[in-house]
Amino acid sequence: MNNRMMTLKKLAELSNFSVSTVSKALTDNPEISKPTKNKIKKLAELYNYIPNITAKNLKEQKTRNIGVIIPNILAHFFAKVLVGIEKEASKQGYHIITCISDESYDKEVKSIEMLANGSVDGLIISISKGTFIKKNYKHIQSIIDRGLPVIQFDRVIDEIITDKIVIDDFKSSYNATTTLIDSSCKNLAFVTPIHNTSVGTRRLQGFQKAINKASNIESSKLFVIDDYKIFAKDFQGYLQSDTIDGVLASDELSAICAMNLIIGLGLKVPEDISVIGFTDGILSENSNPPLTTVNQHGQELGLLAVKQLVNRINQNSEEYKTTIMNTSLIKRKSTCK
Amino acid sequence: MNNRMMTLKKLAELSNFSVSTVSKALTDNPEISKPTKNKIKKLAELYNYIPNITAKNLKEQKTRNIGVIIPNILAHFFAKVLVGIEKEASKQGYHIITCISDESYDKEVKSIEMLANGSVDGLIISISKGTFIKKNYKHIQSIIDRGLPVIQFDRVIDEIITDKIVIDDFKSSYNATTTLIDSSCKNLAFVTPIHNTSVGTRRLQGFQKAINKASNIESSKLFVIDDYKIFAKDFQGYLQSDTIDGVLASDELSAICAMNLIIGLGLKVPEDISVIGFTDGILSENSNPPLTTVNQHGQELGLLAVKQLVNRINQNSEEYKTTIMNTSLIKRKSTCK
DNA sequence: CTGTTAGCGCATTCAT
DNA sequence: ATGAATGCGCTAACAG
Repeated sequence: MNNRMMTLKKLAELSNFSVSTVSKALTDNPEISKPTKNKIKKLAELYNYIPNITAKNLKEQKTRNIGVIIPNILAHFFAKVLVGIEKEASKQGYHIITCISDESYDKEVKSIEMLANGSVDGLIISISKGTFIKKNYKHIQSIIDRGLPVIQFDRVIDEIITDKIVIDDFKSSYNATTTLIDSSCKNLAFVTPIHNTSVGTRRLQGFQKAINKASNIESSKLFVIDDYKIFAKDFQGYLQSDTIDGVLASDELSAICAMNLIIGLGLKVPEDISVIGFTDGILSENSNPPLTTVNQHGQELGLLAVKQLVNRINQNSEEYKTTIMNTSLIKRKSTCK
Repeated sequence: MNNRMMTLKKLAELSNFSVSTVSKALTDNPEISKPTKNKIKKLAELYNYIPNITAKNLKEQKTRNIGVIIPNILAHFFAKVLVGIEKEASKQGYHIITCISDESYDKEVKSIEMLANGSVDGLIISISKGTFIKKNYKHIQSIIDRGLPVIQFDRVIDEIITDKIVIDDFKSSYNATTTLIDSSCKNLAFVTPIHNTSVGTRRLQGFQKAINKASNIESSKLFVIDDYKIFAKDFQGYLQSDTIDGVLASDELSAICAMNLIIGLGLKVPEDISVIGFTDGILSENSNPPLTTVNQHGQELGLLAVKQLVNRINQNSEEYKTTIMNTSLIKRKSTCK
C-alpha cells in the first residue's frame, strides 16, 4: 500500500460526490442514479481504483484467507494435496497461507500462533511427526476453542474433534499386503518412516492383520526408519542373512529406497522381491522398475478439504464428520502378475 | 473472527481504563505505570486477548504477507524454493500466500489480480510457460507500476525491470555439456520440456556453445518435449536408428524419463549413454542409476528472494539488481568416470 | 500517567 | 438520489 493508491475518499473529492455515494456507485447500489454511477465508475477506472482489501476485511470481519499447515512440501502426497487446496480455494475466492511445519512440533505451534491472530478464516492441517511424538495437542485445541474452523487431513488426532478427511489406511494397507500374499510372498517386511503418526500406525495394523489372517506366512519383519543411512545398513544386513520376498512401505520414498537397496544387492524386483509403496507420486511412476503403489488421490483430498472448510466457515451448525477417501492400488512392475 | 474475540474496547470496559491506555499498556509503552500495566496485562491474559491483525494492518498500511506465484509445485526445484521462502518469511514475520499458475498465462493473470488488491506487501514470481509463449507481460508491469515490489526468480522476463535472482543457466549447461564431452561423448542430445522459457533458452545456448567449441563432436540433436508420450516415441526411434552417447536434460523429470527410455531399450547408463539433468531433487537422488545433476540450490534461492523482497519493501531506493546464483554439478552414477 | 480525539478505507444505516 | 454519521479494532498525536 502506498500513497499512489486511490481511495474512496480521493475519488469523492475528485468527483465532488460524497464518499458514501462513491462507495454505493461502485457496488452498483440501486439507490444511485445511472449518470452518477457512470461518472464515478469512469473516474475509478481512469485512476485505477482498487478497493483496499484490508479495510474491507476489517469491516466485514473476515479475511478470505485459509491457513494450511503441512509437515513437508517435498513429499509428493502433500504437494498434491496443496495443489488441490490451491485450486479450490482460488475458485472460491480464498487465498491460501501456507506454513510448513517440517515435522517439528515447535514450528507447528509457531505457525498456528502466527495464523490464529485473525490472519485466516479457517485452517487446514496435517499433524507433524513431532507433535505425535510429543503427544501435546493444546495448540490445536486452543484455536478450536477460540472458534476458528479447522479441518484435519491425513495425519489426524483422534481426540481432537474437528472435521477430518483421511484415507482408509488400515484397509489400503491390508489390501496391499493381501496383494503381496496372493502373489505368493511368504516373507514380508513393512518399512515405515512415519511410525509415530496416526497414519503410520494404521498402516502397520492393516499389514499385521493381513499377515495374521493368511495361513502360509513364514516370516514378517518391521523396519522403522529414523535415519535412512541406518536403515540401509539394517535392511541390507537382514536381506543377506534372512529371506524377504515382499515389501510394503508406508510411503513413497522409503519404498524406492528399499527397492534400490534390494537391486543394489543384485536381487531382482519383482522376481526375487515384490515391492509396494504408499502415495502415487513422480518417484513411483519413474522408478526402475516402476513402483506398484497405493494412490491416495491427494488432489481430490485437498479439494474436499477446502469445500468442507468453506462450508464450516459459512455455517457453523453441522455435526463434525470424518470423511474417508477411497484409495486405489496402481499395479506396476514392482509386483508380480 | 467472531464475537468471542476479545478487543481493546472490551478490555477497556472490563478494566475501567481507556482504550488507548490499554493499548499502550499492552505494547509496554513507558507512559503507563507499572501497576496499571500489570492489571491490564493480567486481564488480557485471562481473557486470552489477541490483537486483531487486520485492524493493525489497516492502521499501519501493510499486510505482512508476501505473495508467491510459481508454475508448478510438483517440480522439485520449485518446491525447494518454496521451502526456502517459507522459512525466511516465517523468520521475518511474514506470511506467504502461495499461488500456483500451473504454467498457464490465464491463471497467472488471475493470481496476480487476486494478490495485487492490497493482499500482499510484495511479490515473488517465477513466470509460467504460458506467459513466455504468449509474450504478454502487461499483468506483471501493471503491478510494478502500481508500486508493488516484485522479485522475479529463475524464469524471468528480461524486459521487465525488477530485482531478479537466477542461476547461471548458460554456464551451468555449458559446464555440464563439457563434462559429457570430456568423458568422450561425441553424439549428444539435449532434452527440454521448457523450451520457451528464459531458462530453457539459455540452457540450450550453453549446450550449443560447448558443442561448437569442442573439436570432435559427431552429432547433436534437440528434443523439445510438449507431450511425454510423443517424446518417448521420438526419442526411442532416434536411439534405434542413430547414435547417442550423452544426454543433457534441462530439468529433472525429463532426464529421468530419457534414462528410463534408454534402459528400456536394453542400453546401459552410463556405459553406453551418459545422462545429466538439471535440478537436484528426490528423483535424481533415488533413480537407478542415481543421476548426475546440476544442483540449483533452490532453498537458498528462496531465502535470498525473501531477503531481497523485504529489503525492497522497507526501502525502495536501491538500484534493481540481478543476482546470479552458483550451481554445482553433483556427480553420480549416470555419467562415466 | 491517563484520556480524548482522530484516522487508516470501507460499508451501511439513517437522515435529508 | 445523495450525504452525514457510525463503526470495524487498532495506534498515536495531542491534551490534560
